[in-house]
Amino acid sequence: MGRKERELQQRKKEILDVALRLFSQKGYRATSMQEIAKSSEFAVGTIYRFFPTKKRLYEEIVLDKAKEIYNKIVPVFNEDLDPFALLNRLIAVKIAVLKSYSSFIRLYYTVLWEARFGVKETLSEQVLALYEKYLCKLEAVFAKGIEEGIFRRRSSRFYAMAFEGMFNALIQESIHHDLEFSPNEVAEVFFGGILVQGMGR
Amino acid sequence: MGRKERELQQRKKEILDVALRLFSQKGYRATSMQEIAKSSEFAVGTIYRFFPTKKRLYEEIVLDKAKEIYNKIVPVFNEDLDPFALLNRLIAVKIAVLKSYSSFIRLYYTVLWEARFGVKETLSEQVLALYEKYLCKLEAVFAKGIEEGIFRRRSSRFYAMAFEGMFNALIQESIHHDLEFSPNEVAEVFFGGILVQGMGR
DNA sequence: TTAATTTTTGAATTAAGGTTCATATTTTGA
DNA sequence: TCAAAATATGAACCTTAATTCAAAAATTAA
Repeated sequence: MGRKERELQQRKKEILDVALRLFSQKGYRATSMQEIAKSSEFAVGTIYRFFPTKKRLYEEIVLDKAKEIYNKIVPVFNEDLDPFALLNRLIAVKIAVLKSYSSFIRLYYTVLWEARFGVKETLSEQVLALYEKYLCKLEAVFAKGIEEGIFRRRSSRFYAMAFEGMFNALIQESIHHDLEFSPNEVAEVFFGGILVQGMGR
Repeated sequence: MGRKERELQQRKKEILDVALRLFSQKGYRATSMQEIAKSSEFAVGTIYRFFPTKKRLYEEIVLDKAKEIYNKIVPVFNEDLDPFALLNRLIAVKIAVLKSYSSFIRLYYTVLWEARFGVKETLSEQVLALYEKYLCKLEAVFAKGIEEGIFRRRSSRFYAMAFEGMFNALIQESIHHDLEFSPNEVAEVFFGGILVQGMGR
């Protein structure tokens, strides 16, 4: 890859960086191509040399970052741990990783939300595909835990969704509304529930 | 309220019904005023006699329904039950109510999501206000439970968000992807965790 | 009945912003 | 040095859809 090519990639990266910042701050629709052009100090036409449409630019950004996040999280599934320890580790890693991407989180969850529950015309098939793969692995962990008699027998899908729902709500609250909590707290509540032993029921 | 007034209200209601259906099916942006006009068999101009802008029409729809939902759920907080029983009841009522609004759910959660985590330019302050009021009551229940020694001592806000996150993820999954579960399952997992007694830790 | 008033209509206006492309600038290679 | 070739520019174009408003239709009331 010669200097020419490197310079091209550098330019592309500059555009991606600026666009990521703007999309994160104001969302997809509220960010115009002219704005991205102005902020990145290129002309609109130049941006269109790198990305055929605004939608593609957005998808490339989101997919890039989503892959980064995915690649930092999924290795946990390959660690040689029993389901209980593995989930503990997953919680810790997810918190660390997602907090390090805090400015991108809003965008990320928006895309996932839209893809999973929103309109058909989804903005990123591929991000969804990545997430579904993650969900699948997560489900498998629960299934294994149930098989091994560690977790109560119940639909592993149910567990996976409950886990994700709880975790994501907490992470978002921590990023956007300064809720403080430790990985341990999430694990304790999810594994052991909220009841003091012997109460309730 | 004379016949005239009644007819006017009837017309307004017809527009609201059609718009709700379209917004629910396709989302806010993908639904055009001309489409609402056509489906409701009025002219665009007529719709503008009742609603000053598209945004207001949307807000009125969402707020109306959100109030309906809120009014069916919050009475649970006034029932004379201990925190544990009250949350059990809340789960059952929420499932029943939200399932009965299933076609509106996507819209509802989208608005809540956007209001709580999305861009500043929120589509409905008032829906958010309603939800914050609900959250506040929910937090109070957890606080009481902690005080009474039923729930483990921990931030009641943390519990409230964990509860909402888990519950909402499950409800949405059940509506959009046919996950089956009973109120009991939600309660058991949230109260007692997922571990078989004596395992893990 | 009929003129004034109210209401409805939908084609035209307007606004926003994504995309294009003729022109200007820069780079390349002889 | 200079003329192709490649690249960058941004004003103009185009599409989409919200909003307006002059004309038509319906209603009211004298």
